[in-house]
Amino acid sequence: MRSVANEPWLDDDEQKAWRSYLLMRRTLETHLARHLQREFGLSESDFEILVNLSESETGRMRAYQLGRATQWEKSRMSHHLTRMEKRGLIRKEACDARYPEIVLTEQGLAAIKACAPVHAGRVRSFFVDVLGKERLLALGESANEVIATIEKHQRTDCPPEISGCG
Amino acid sequence: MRSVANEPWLDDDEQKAWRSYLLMRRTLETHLARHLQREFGLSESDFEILVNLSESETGRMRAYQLGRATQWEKSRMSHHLTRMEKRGLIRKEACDARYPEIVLTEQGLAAIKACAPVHAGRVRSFFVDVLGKERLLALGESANEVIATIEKHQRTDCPPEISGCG
DNA sequence: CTCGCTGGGTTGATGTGTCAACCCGGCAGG
DNA sequence: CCTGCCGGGTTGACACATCAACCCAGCGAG
Repeated sequence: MRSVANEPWLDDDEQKAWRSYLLMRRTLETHLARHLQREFGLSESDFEILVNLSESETGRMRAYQLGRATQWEKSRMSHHLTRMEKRGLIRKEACDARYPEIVLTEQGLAAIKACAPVHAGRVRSFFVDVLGKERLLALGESANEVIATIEKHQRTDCPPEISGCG
Repeated sequence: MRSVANEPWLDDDEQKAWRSYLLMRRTLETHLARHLQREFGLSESDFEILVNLSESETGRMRAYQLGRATQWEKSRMSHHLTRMEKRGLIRKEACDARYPEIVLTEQGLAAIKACAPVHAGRVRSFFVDVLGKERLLALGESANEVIATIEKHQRTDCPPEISGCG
């Protein structure tokens, strides 16, 4: 298999750093997700929805607002809200005739209140405090640059249904 | 919902940096995964297996070696290898009586050869080059610390099947 | 008015990840 | 010998994400 492995598409340092990043990504995510699931029966997706709802003044939002906040695809949102409603974490209320509002239930509120501090504590112990303020802020800045680069690319290279690009 | 939102479990800077990280994570992953899928019909999981196999001298490994390399759960590995075999990317060969070896097929080799440079190029454009060498290496170092912290915690706090901890 | 488009939202098929349970060969203790 | 455990691997049920197709209200062009 040397024919493949002999052509390093990233140099050694870069490769190592990239793989460290990937491993951290997975390790951290798995760790956080598992605890959230085990202790509170919530997935990270549940958590994200609940956080957004609980941060709104009224505890109720339209699905597309949640979509903008979370950057999820609309079908993912729809499926997930359906599942969350089945579990009693949220409710869909038909107010505006056609577009239902997503409402945080008592149970959903209780869930987020219970798990949020614990979750944030873990984020702190395993990420924020490990990096320290300086490196954390630098990483946040790097992250914004990466996001901006990708978004710019998507806009210039492949404007989503305007003209040919593949 | 102020009762929840008024208790910032991370301070503003930390919160912002953490959310930037999360967004980068999702944006980058989605971007890379989508292109890999669209252009080569491969998922990131496929890619990871193929890379590992192609980096071995012989193009064949036992499943648990792949498991150690990728850190996947064994059931995930089993399911995924089954699916990859169905698509002709790998083959399971029963050599050691009981434990089958995973073999890279011609088709799997062709796939990884075709997509790896393109994928690496994207990693470079959207991540490596955006950060630059210095910040990249620093991030790699940070990542290793985070990983080490989580692993240490798992060992001390919850030694996987030794004694009670829930 | 009607046609067709747009955009929020739903649905179903499919591929994927996780958990828990299981299969089975090897091996240590009785 | 049997019994029970260990560990690599499989399986089935379920939760989840993505894609493509669809539904339907509003709206602008004809």
